[in-house]
Amino acid sequence: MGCGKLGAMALRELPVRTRGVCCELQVDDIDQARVGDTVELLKALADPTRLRMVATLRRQAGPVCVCDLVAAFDLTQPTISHHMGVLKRAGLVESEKSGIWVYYSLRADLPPAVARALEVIA
Amino acid sequence: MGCGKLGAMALRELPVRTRGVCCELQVDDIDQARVGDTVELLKALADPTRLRMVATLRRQAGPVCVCDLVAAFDLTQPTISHHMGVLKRAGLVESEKSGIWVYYSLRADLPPAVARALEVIA
DNA sequence: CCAAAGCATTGACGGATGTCGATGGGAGTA
DNA sequence: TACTCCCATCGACATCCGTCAATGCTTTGG
Repeated sequence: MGCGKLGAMALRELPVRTRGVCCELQVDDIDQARVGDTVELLKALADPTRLRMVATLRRQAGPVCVCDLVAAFDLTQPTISHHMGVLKRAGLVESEKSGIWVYYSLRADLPPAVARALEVIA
Repeated sequence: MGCGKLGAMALRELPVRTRGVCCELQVDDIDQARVGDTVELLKALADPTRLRMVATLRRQAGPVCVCDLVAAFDLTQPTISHHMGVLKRAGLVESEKSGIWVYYSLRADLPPAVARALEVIA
C-alpha cells in the first residue's frame, strides 16, 4: 500500500505510510469544462476595483452609467471601460446603450449559484 | 441634477440625463477593510490548479499528503508547495506535520460565508 | 552516523494583468 | 456642418503571477 484506507478512515486521523509510496488521489471530481468558466468568474471578481464595482451595481439594482463610474472611482475612463469589459466577458454584467450613454447592470439571468455567491461575497 | 432620482426610480428604467453632468454614486458600501481579505481569498481560488486542489480537499474531507498531491497533479513539487502556501495564507487550508510528511486539509473553522461560497464554487 | 526521502525556499524566466495617454467612432447640439 | 460629449480600442509600460531547476533543511531508515 503506502497509505491507510483514505476513504474509510476517520477524519483528522493521519494514515500510516511507507516511504517512497504515494496514494492514488482522485482529482477529476470537478467537471473539467466548468473549471475554466468558474476560474474566469473568480478572476473577474478577484480585483479590488471590480469587486467594488459589482457591489455598487448590486446596491443600485439598476442600470448605472459609465460616466458615473468614472466619477465615483479614482481611475481613468479607459481603465473603467476595461474593467467593465472584463466583468461583461465573465458573464456578470450586461450593458445597454441609450444615446451617448452606456449603462451597465448586473445580469438579470445570473445562474443561481453565481447569484448566491455574490450575496456572500459582495 | 444631471440624472433622474436614481434611488426612487423603477428598475430597468434609464434616467434622464444632461450632458456633462454626472450622478454622485456611492461606492463605500462595502467594508473597506474587508475588500482586501475578500480579494485575497478570491485570488487564491482564481487559478485552475488551486481550485481543483480545494475541490479535492473538500471531497477527501481529511488530511491529504503533499506527496499525493504531487503525484495527482501534473506539476513539480515546488509548484505544489507554492500553491498550498497561497491557499494557506488566504486562510483556506491548514497543515500539520507528521514525521517526514506534511498533510493539508480545509480549515475546520472556515467562516460560514466562505464555507457556503465553497459549496457553490468547488 | 550516513544516505535517502519529503518538503519549503530561492532565483530566474515568460506570460498575464492593471494602468495610463492617445486615438477613433458614434450621437447629440448649436 | 462643425463642435462637443461619451465610450471603446490601441499601444506602451510596470508589475504581478505561475512554473521550473537548483538548493537547503528536517526526519527517518539502515
